Amino acid sequence: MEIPEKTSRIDIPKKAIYRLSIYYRCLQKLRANDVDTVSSTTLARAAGVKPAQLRKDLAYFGQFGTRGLGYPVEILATIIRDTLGREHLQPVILVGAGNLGSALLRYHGFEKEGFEVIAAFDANPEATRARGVSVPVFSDSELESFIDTHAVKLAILCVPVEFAQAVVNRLVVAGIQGVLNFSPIVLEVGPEVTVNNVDLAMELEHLSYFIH
Amino acid sequence: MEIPEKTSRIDIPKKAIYRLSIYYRCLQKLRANDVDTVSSTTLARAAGVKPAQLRKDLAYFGQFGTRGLGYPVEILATIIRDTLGREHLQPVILVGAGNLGSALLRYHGFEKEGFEVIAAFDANPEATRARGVSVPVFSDSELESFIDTHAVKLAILCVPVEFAQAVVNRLVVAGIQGVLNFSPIVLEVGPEVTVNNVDLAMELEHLSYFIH
DNA sequence: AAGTGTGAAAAGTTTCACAGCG
DNA sequence: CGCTGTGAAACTTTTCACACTT
Repeated sequence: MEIPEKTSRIDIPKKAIYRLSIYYRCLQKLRANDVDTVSSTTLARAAGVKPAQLRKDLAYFGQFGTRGLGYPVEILATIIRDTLGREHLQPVILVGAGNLGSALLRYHGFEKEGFEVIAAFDANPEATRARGVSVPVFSDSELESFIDTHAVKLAILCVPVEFAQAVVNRLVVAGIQGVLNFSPIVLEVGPEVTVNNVDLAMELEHLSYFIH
Repeated sequence: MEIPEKTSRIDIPKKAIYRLSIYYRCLQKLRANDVDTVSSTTLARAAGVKPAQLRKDLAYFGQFGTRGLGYPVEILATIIRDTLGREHLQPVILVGAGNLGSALLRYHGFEKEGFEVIAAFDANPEATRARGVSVPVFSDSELESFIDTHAVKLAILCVPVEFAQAVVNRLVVAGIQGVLNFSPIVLEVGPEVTVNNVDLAMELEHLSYFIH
């Protein structure tokens, strides 16, 4: 028996979603230069993909190009933003403010791109506050109540690897739906939660393979 | 005209190479627990993949499992390490020691995994040294001579986005073959250079799409 | 003429299922 | 018997090529 699928957007390839972010960046740049129409060839070159791929990606959620002309920069940017769920500022918490965690807190690159890290949590909040971090740092015991009160859905996880699974379990129960995980471990979560792994050592390892 | 290709390993799927790093991590853990044989089912579960996939990945570079028994942990770990080019400690430089760059320098997660950040470069080295960084920081004018003298092949790039392409051009000419790029830009490099992008805002954006 | 939208082919990857070995 | 190694099937993603619109 086939499930009918009320599939609003299920069949957009995962990789295409990553590319949407890239397109969005490129469109911002065009917008800043007051360009108001762009062809698939031009935008594709800026994004580092093939024109056909770009057209196919955009076609997944409608058709708003003009044949013979191209895509309207402003409208396309808005559509991508909405598709990515970026209409509103997303609050984010950071859990585990050790070496990497506090480094990320001092780096304000998230804010610039529209995400606000509204709080950090650590087993030892005092030590972190002392490190010159401006975001409020709470004890990890306050995690659940904070997530609930502020309706936070996204978390950046930087706890030591041996605690990562236990902490993510707590986050999920508390209502977190997306986790950016910096621990070198494969986290087990239910299908309602999305985990993205960023493993810096692994990225270097990967490069290592390709340099002869 | 086709290039004949002395293809020693060309046909290993790119994704499989990422997984190799994961397997390697899992094997380290097993080794620490004095396990000396592991089945594809067990290792696959730890790595978060299907057993068949693991077997296929390993088969890409030889056959060293014992039927009815499994894989020898020690030997497998060594083979993966060598395949990834990790036999020797890889020196790495970091270019652009601003917010994120100096945060990464203070975070010593690379060293732990066998990569040594031997130097950093910045347009304003004094400012960086003042930030409590222990790695030597040089002026970016010394980039080329340093890369040459120390035969560095890997670079971590954290310069502001508007300088990223110009700096990577210099790196490539100087002999860098692998770049871990933190700038939100698609870098143009020749086929002899591998670029890995880490874009934290993009990762959050991606999560954003999946949370409802 | 220029450039989109898209079926269909090609390429790449994962999963299955089972023969074969220790 | 248990578990690897692997060809073939299934699935996913990319690329091509061209009809069609402005």
